[in-house]
Amino acid sequence: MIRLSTKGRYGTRLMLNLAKHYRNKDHSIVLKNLSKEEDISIRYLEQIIIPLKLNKLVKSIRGAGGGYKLARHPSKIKLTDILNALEGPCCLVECVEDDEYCQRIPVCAVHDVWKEASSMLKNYFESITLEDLMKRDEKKNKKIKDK
Amino acid sequence: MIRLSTKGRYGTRLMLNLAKHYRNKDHSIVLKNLSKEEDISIRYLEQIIIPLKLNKLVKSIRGAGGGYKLARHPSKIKLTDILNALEGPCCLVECVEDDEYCQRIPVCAVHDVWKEASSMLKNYFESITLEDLMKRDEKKNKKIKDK
DNA sequence: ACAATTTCTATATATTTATGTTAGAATAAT
DNA sequence: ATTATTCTAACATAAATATATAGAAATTGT
Repeated sequence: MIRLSTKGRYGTRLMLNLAKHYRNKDHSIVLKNLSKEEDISIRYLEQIIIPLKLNKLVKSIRGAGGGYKLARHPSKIKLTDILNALEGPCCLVECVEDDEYCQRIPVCAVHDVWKEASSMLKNYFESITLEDLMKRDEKKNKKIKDK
Repeated sequence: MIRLSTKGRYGTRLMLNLAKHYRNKDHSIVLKNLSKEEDISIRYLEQIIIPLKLNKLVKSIRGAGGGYKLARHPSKIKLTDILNALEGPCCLVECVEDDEYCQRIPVCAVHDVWKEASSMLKNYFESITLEDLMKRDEKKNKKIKDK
């Protein structure tokens, strides 16, 4: 199975949640609450948020009254930014990003196919921002309410 | 990292190799030789070829002078067939194929994005046959020889 | 009939990666 | 000082990856 690890999945939900709280007074939310809202273990979220911070997608405020918030406006954060921070470069196979990974690359036609597929994915994730995700989210949940 | 497992990668190379030998008198090749050609452990290949056989992509001939061969012409085998046999349905996340997997699907905008991305990949792999791979292979290796 | 070759089956094992938990230190607000 | 919160490191478990072992079953050629 071609798989996106839970880091990428949970991390994206985490970021979307931060984006939704971006209108709060100081834009921030406490991880404990985010954990409840998204139903993801707070201990795991703590691990996931580290690379997001290192990649300057998220800012943290320590101590009582602290929390996390997006480092910039949701329209300025792309899905690739998030996935890159959490899972490394978007590639289906190591050999796509690392020319040294496999000696067969120069003769391997299959490699080229993985590369094209990876590139397609990359472009797609590049085209989606957190703002887009928020709009999708609003639309989807409005429909539910209307019923 | 979004990753295709080694089963899918090695399995695809295995199938391309079988395709290349499809012109042999009886279309077949012994796994031991395939293992040498592709530089993949024969023990691992034995494991990988089982699902390919179960999915009727490959035929086996037992005993001395036996071996493996494609079950049908390379133009009739698509990359999705191979990946499906080895990795299950092509989806980036479980929730794309299994509606029961996560309760949040009806409210989760992120799910929709994974679904679209998975669909893109699926269509791409659907469009490529073993015959296409062979052509790519010939082209790529001809270029090398010319140099 | 026998030996050689090869697939088939099942199990074991080592390594790595992914997933998740536990415990507590460090920081800041009240 | 107390409380809330982020931060850090270590640990635990499960799954994926890769290889190895042992032998049974089938087929071919002599």
